[in-house]
Amino acid sequence: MSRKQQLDRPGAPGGPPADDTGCTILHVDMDAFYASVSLLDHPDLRGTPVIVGGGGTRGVVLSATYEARRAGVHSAMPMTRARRLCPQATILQPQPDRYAAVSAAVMEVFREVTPLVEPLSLDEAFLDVAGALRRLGRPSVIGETIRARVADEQGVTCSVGVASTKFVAKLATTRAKPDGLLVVPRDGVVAFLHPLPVSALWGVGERTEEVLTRLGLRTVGDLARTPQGTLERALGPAAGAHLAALAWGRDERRVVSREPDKSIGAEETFATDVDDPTVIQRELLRLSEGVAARLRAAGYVGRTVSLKVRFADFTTISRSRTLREATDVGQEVYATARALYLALGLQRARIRLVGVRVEGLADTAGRTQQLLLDAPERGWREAELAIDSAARRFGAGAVRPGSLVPGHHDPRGSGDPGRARSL
DNA sequence: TCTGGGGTCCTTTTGCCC
DNA sequence: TCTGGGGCAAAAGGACCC
Repeated sequence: MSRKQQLDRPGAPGGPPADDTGCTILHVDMDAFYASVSLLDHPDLRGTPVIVGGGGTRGVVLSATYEARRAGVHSAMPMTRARRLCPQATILQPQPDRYAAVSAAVMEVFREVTPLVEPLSLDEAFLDVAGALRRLGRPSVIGETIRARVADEQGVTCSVGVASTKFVAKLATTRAKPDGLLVVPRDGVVAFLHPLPVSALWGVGERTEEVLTRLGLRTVGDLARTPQGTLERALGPAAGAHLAALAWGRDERRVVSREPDKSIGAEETFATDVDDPTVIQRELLRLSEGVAARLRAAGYVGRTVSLKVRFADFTTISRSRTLREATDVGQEVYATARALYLALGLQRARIRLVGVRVEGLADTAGRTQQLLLDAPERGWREAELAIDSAARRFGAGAVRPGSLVPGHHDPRGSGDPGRARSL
């Protein structure tokens, strides 16, 4: 984008200088990240509509170039609809490893600016640059330096919001996109916020917007003039108080460089709905093994296993069980998930998705030693650690439970794929 | 139009203990 | 012994974000 649009923005190069004093929070967000990274390998597609999205009939749009967005395509939209809206678009399959690599390189650029980097996802992060001003210049200068370096070194563009609080910086980024930078001066926060629609606020999605609309509240300014008690009654105490604060630009949250994970999970939507319990359990086993491997790789154990089931009509239920001892063993995760599934007593209900998640995480180092004395579990854990190292040497999938090997037939017909291993 | 997969957080319900 | 209720943790569901 263009200079033209940037000229309208206070603080943009060529425009009236905005006062960025005290605006030490930067929010950096990559522009159409997945699509932009995919274009690095397809330079011929630059300037054309491109959609990155899941392959099957049930995929959604992960990311789309601005050319495709002009046709109304946006992320999270079902692929079938996106294709109809923009039939001339090129469809690319996601390349998760590529995105992770570019993301890591970009985060490294951020960390050279300040150690106070808080990634929100692969493609965005908060930076607190208060400690870097002397070395690198004013916040807006640091923002432009980052934008230039990311573009030079990674070949993708990003946008930067500069403000005195996290959420105003994040909103500023939205207004700066694509390929821009916007400063919201400290004394301009309320004027910036109040004309915005309530849906611009972090935490206001479709449902909350509906509730607010019923109260006649359209803009952030409307929200700001509403008694906090009213908001709390309509939305609950936490959300009500939160929005009342945000509407006046109050946001005390600091930039924190690394929060420990709270949960690790995996889920899978079947290409077509499944009613065969054997297929469901095989999938639960596959998901459980994957989740446990990720727990071990990250050095976590978790105490609560939760199962998620989404039926053909999209209604979704979850069931969870807390174990006596935290685990990172796939067989234990699977046994729990399977028990939760069987306890549902489903009579061949048509199932669209199943998921397994482990919550209540703690560092492996601090886990109770009792597990180590428990002979059978110890056996599984050691087997799985051996699988981990085989996977590192020979590639993921080198060693798998027997029932996950294509063409395998369960010799005992127990319907439980878990205990037959092709070790 | 027909809805992914990775998460976090909040609210309500439930069961247990005192 | 019966009942009520406070306090708590776990379970379940749902909204939201990227």
